[in-house]
Amino acid sequence: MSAENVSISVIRRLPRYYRYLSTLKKNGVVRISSGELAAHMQLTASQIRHDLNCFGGFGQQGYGYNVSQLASEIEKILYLDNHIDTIIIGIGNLGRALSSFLFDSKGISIIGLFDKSNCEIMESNPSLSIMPMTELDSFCKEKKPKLAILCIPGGHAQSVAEHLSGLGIKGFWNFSQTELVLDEKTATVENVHLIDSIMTLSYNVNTMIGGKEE
Amino acid sequence: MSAENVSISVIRRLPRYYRYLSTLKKNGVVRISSGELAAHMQLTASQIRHDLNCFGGFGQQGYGYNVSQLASEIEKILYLDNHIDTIIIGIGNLGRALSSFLFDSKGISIIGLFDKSNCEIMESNPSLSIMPMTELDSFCKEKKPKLAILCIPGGHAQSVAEHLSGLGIKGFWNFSQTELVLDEKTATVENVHLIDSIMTLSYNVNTMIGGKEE
DNA sequence: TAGATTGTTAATCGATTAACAATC
DNA sequence: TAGATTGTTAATCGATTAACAATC
Repeated sequence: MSAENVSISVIRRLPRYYRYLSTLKKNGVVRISSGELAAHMQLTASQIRHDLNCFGGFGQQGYGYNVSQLASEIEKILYLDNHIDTIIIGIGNLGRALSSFLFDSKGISIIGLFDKSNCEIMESNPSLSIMPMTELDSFCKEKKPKLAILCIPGGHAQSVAEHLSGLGIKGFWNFSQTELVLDEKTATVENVHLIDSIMTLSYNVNTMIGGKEE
Repeated sequence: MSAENVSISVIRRLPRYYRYLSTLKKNGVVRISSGELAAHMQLTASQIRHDLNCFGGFGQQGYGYNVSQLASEIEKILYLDNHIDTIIIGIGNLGRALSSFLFDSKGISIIGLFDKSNCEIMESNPSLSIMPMTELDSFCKEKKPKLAILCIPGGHAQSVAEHLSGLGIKGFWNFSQTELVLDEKTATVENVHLIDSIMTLSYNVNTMIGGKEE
């Protein structure tokens, strides 16, 4: 089912297809052609067909795609029917935000929250208390989480990540302001460098305002 | 100074160069060659030289680049010496996190926080109170912010963005879970689709764990 | 001067788009 | 059957990398 050698560019578009198909499904749309999808999503029909055909022929000539069938195929490709046990390290505002954001998210189960400072109860998710970092090792050995969300300052991130990697964590969602260097055979890193993102936006806006518009 | 027609791929790498150069500067490194930079940043020397030469020849043959000079050139390119007045719409955990994250950030000045619910004082940034959405229009007319950070649910985002665009906002940092459709001649959108990001990571980890590793 | 390293052009690689035969 | 639309290959486009002459 999950084809080898599919390029990361294609994978990154799948969640967006999934999001849009979910909306269509909610609105009662039963079938859609690649052309219609493309128009709505501001892509080309060609790209959509090409992307989907990396995983299989989900459409039907002359008809198009069945919305809910296609959605569920993408769900399977992205393993959204699985639950990947996940911990969050660093429970400041951002950690809290991500915790509630992911609370009922498909494919992800938050099973532990860790922070340097004392334990408190999360209001948004009262079933999870915040544990001190000293409990990290025993927790990981018992519960074997596979994914860690790093919401800690850049200075600590590398050493924490290496330590977690040793405890069996296979994927890092990295919000710390540093580049993690880990052996890519044992761990995958997805960086969310917010500062890079807003700097890019700021560049575009400044260029637009100050720049020589046509 | 800011060259036309520089591809977005190049622009997106500039903040990363800037981050890394800032670290070098802090560590007292005076000069660096494209080769050394490449090794540290896991890029090719060729790409770094190619990227930088979109904006000018900042290096010197036989020597390399002066770290602090190069940093300040990139600072100028990214307009980090400007301040772009910015408001945040939606002050939940995420809005709070971004507010404190950007508090002393170069190039961005947070000048207003807005939320549907009653006003409170931000602990992390006591000089800014949270204003109700009803004050949005008069605030924008008076202060003319140019950038808005959207931390509101997907359902409202499109209409809020259109409204803000009418009030003179030129750039949107979009954390709402929807695709904003705006006239690209009047506004730039930078999406941070967290759900897409974690789904991509989850795909990679699941493939790694369950998949046929070599 | 000799050595190092840039700036820049040309070659390669990969991703997107176009085209169209297959087929529902 | 005729019309529509996919699946898939080939063409194009853009981004990355390699190569090397220029030059500090």
